[in-house]
Amino acid sequence: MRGMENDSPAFAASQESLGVLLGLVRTEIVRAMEAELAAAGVELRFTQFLILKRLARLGPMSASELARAVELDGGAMTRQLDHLEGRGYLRRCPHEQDRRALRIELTDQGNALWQQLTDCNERVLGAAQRSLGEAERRRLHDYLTRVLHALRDKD
Amino acid sequence: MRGMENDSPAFAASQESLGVLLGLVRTEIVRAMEAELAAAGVELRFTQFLILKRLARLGPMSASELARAVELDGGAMTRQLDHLEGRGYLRRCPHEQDRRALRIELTDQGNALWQQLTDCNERVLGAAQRSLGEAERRRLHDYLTRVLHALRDKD
DNA sequence: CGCAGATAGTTGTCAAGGCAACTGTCTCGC
DNA sequence: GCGAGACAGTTGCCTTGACAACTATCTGCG
Repeated sequence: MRGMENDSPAFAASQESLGVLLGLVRTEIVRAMEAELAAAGVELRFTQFLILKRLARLGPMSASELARAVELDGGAMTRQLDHLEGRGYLRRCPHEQDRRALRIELTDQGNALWQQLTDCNERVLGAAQRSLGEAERRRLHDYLTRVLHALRDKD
Repeated sequence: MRGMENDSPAFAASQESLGVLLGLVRTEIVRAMEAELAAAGVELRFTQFLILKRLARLGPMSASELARAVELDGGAMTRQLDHLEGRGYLRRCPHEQDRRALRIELTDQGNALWQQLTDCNERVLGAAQRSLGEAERRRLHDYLTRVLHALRDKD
């Protein structure tokens, strides 16, 4: 049942799409997640959601660690932190060992928010992967990881 | 050192990354492709590359068909067309049946450019998937397609 | 016919993120 | 100790793409 949609470029179709396909899937996940957040009455962009998630899961860290964790530019991170701090979800504390750095930590409000959000997260990812079995999910993750490494360690 | 939050080991790990992972892989592909283009002396963004590709592969079509094909907003498409037309790669012709619409077609220069680009395309996609076997590539594509459908037809 | 609604393309506005410049701090080699 | 270079965070500038408003055209229904 695999050879669907082949006018002529059955081979081209698989090659051609990868970059595009990834974009489509990601866009759709982002959209779904933001819809889910909005439905829960939370006004958050996907990126902001990711930042909170990282903080909630890994605990306080510096802004640049956080930026690397979500693959965001340093400048962009500063602005997101402004925004999230302004809304009371996190705070910038001085780093103990390094006076250049910050220690970003969730406030109580931020932690409370994350309690709500954790469901959204699972619902969306569950919905996205609902047509994949457990083994397939693992394979998908594995393939993507390998592609990523292939692109990064370009020997 | 805290215990790496394995609430549900493999489960959480694979769940958590999907959205992010897709973004990472896509970003890397885009970066690689633009680097490849630049190395070939062609000053093109990924999106512009996609537009030319679609036109080269599928022939002339209207601007909105093109926009749908690359999943781009109509407004953004207008500006990309401005840019590509200004550089002589394509032209806007009046549509024969529909006076609202345009018929976007590659110029000779645009076609010539695509000849160069087709290699870049294959090189990058080949590099990205170099660690995947043929069957795995098909599966990856299949999984992504299924995830996409699961997200779109959310019954 | 004539009007309502959909669609094609354009334009203005906005938010997000990348990049570069800059300051302040750290680190390492001398 | 000190100077060079690396790194943290901030800010300004720019590009991109989404969204909304607008005009022009098409389609379908009475």
